[in-house]
Amino acid sequence: MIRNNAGDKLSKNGSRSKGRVTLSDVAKVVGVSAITVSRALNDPEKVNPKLRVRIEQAICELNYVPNRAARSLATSSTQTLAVVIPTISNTVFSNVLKGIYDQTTGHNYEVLFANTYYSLQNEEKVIAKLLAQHPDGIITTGLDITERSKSMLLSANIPLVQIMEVGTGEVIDMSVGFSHFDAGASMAQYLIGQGYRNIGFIGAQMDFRSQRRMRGFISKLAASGLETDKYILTTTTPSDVKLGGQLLADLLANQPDVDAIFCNNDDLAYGAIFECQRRKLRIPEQIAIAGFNDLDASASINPSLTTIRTPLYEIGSSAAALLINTLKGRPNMSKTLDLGFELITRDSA
Amino acid sequence: MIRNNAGDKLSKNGSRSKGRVTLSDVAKVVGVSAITVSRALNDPEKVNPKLRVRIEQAICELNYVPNRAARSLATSSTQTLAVVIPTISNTVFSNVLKGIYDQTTGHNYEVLFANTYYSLQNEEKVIAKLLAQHPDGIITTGLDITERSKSMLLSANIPLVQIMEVGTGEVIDMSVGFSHFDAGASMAQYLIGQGYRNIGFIGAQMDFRSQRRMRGFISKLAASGLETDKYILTTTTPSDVKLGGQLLADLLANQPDVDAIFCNNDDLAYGAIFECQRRKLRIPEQIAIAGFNDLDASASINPSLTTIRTPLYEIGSSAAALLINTLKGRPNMSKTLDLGFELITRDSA
DNA sequence: CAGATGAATGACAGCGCTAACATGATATTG
DNA sequence: CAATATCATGTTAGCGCTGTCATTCATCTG
Repeated sequence: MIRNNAGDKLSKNGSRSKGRVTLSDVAKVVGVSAITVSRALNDPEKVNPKLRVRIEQAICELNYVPNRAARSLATSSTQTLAVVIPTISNTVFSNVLKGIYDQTTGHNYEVLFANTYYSLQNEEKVIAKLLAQHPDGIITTGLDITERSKSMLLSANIPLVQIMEVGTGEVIDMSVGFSHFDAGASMAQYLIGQGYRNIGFIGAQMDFRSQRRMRGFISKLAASGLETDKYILTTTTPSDVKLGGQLLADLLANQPDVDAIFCNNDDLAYGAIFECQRRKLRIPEQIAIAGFNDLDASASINPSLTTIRTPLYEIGSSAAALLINTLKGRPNMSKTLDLGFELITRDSA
Repeated sequence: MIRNNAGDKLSKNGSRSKGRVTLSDVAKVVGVSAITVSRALNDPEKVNPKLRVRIEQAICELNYVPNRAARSLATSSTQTLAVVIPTISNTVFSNVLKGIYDQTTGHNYEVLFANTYYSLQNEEKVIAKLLAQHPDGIITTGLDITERSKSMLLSANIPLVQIMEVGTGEVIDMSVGFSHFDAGASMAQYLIGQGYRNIGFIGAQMDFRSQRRMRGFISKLAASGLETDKYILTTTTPSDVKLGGQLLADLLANQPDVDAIFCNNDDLAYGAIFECQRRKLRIPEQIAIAGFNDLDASASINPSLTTIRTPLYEIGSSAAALLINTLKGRPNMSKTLDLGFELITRDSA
């Protein structure tokens, strides 16, 4: 049994202790005061190099692990960032989370995350739950938020970054993202420019950002005098590949003359492409398919997918960087960061 | 400004306070002692219902958020579980993480995660980092672990679940997963049974579990007297769809007579299928393709993918359940849970 | 060499909460 | 009705760490 391998040297802790090695256990072994060990850990240059070495040895021998709860209490800083996203099982958000994670690692911050599953009610709950950890900063998804959530975030009095979108709604503190409306419009523009006229849209989940993409898309169709209703098919069911095929099938059943389809996201687009393959519909000759996000497989699928690349990882890392800068007292260039998007034209449209 | 909307009633905190509302602020407003407010929160049935209502009102008015660091220090329980996975950006692990998350939510545990990026060195670092948060329990990936990591985990003296695999190596405390060796063997068995004879394997990343899948696969090939070397192509590059196409192309360049390929995971299999489509190779007539994990798109792709379904979500939720049970003092049936796998035969092989 | 300076270490209190025990009020019992 | 049990609330101390100020001792300066 490795635990407490120096147990005989340890202080007799009160009954409430779990018997873990503490700072003063280390101090006792070395023969210095606790504060000196604390300094050796947090401000190494403030303690004599030789002493420091002895302290480090003792820490290693005793397998001492600092107690962050105690440290947090003493410093009123938890060194954690809270992240509120719709769901971790959507590649979009796991990419964002990776950006956040990579940025915080190396800055000695921990990441606490929670899923809202696209519900503003859940969001209130998880915000309350996360704030109870007193994170030093918080990242939430989207600009649509309940008054209660907003009030909680404000009274937490910590820096906040709302991610994924800019240019719509009120920003509480800071924000990083891009314009979903413009992205949708930009895809419509492209498809129109390619000569398509019976242009459709299929969407699942239809959260606020999907809706804005759709509105941007439709606005351009309208501006060109194209049909803005009959080629649109959406559902609030969560998005997946299979659903893309089903939506395409449903749309074709009612509107067989549709000649181009913008899919809410790449997953749906994959499903749509697979369905076209089964129906021996030639893409893009008979029907064009476009997606959104430029996921991993989009460049490899046949035909390769025309889509919009969104800076998911960068949104995460920038949001975390904004928080960390703010927490370190460094001023940020701007409170709102528009990272844009990029139309990637490939073979499918 | 919403913060401290009842600031005038608040105690004059010492200079070290951040001016947040505390338990005793609430107590003062209600006119009771701090411990009573604490009980109202943690043991509501122990305080008079009328008083409880007044306390709850005060909490709401003051926007009081409990300080978990202080609570942790007092109770030596953090109500957090730590999770060590290779990378969040692999769908496999985001599914696992979702299972963990869903299980912990509702049991009032927070989840802290860290990525090792498939490096045992990194793993040591992140384990140390996570243990500094004194989680109540910890989940790590795989049974291959350094002595130092093991020693840290042991001296933390908290329940541990090693996930993803069983039946190989030493389990430190508990484990949940399935046998990768058997899964690989099972796929070989199936392909042999289907009449394929020049059976290959392509793999990326080639972490310990991938290696065991490959060894299980090869062992069956050997048992049937089939070639176990020339149709094998692996790389340690991280896996993605595009790479699947490249590996297939490389393998075909050297061994054009390969008639079936087991891909390390579904991503590679997608890439391989796409490459076959571009080469107009008919699947499964000219070449059979099989995958691993049964991701979302596998049922929809053309041809639909024969693969092995792995209980990713269940591994996560079971691991979290094991920890929570242990922490609540409830005995677990078994320290090791083999959740098995399922061969899903579809059109590609 | 008195006085000033700086480097290294220590003493003490307090961060916000809760475990453990103490107290007082009310209900219950033979 | 005294003895006892029960319920509701309070007092005290301490969880492990660090901010702040104090102390010690070596070094430097004119």
